[in-house]
Amino acid sequence: MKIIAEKILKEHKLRNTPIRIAVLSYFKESNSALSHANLEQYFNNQFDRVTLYRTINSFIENGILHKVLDDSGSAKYAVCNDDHCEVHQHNDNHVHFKCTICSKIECLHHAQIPKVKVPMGYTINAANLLLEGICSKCNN
Amino acid sequence: MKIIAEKILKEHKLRNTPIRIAVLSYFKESNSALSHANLEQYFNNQFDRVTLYRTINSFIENGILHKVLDDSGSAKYAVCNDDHCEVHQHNDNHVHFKCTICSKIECLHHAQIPKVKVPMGYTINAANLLLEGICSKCNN
DNA sequence: TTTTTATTTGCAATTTAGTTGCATTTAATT
DNA sequence: AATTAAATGCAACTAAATTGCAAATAAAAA
Repeated sequence: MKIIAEKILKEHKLRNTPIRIAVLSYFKESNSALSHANLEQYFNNQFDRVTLYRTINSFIENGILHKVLDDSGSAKYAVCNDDHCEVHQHNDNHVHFKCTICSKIECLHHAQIPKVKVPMGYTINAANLLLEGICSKCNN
Repeated sequence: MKIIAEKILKEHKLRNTPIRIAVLSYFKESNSALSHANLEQYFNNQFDRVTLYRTINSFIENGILHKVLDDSGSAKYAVCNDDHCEVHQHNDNHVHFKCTICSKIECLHHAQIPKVKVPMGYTINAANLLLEGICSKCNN
């Protein structure tokens, strides 16, 4: 994971710093959307709050992470680690699944958002679908 | 509008207070998603901040308002004033359109979210689609 | 109409989320 | 090894949202 993270950073011309490698690796491992608070907790305050915010923001600006729509009050982010979201062509169509029991949010790769009709004169540039329900783990 | 608001409150067994009537009327008039800050501004501090929060929350708990997914940092809410979201059968499938120029969020009534395939073992209870693009006003 | 009572409101204080400025440190280049 | 632009850590700050409690009030009962 570490090596993959370093490669991704290099591809995006971002400096390979310990924080960035750690954060990106964690996003890659964890297959779910994470908040700033999640990172702080996971890294047990070994990194500065503000630096974590800045790390997240630089990842977003560089198309490594994207915001995940959620109504929980704090922003959540995810890497989409499939073909559709590769380095040079970040895809702004995402389907996320939020489990209402464990409250994890996963990025559903392979699920495509169907076209939706919009009123005359409207143009669409991005689409985000959030599905809520119960994941397979919690359904047992 | 006021009379409609009073009727809705009564139907939900919520007390008819001036704030509630004013807030609900404003949501009904304004055809877009509103944040707490929008309300404060519109009512020009004639109501208490905290009371506005509590008003919003009680409306959500009673199915009068729903949260609108957004990544702007502050929560937004909307009433869906069409047939699909009537009093006794609140519909949790919403399509919202956010204009990236004027940043208004509208609830697209009549647009239905098509079924999306999810992995085995997953069940879906709600779906929210946020479309981003340019609205007809800003497209001129 | 007045009394009662549970709900709602307003205020102060607090918590949580996110940002800004600046001095220090460090990754990558020369 | 020296240079330099970018990244980090700290302190302070702004913004968003919540909690507790006393005072006010809507709706029901007398």
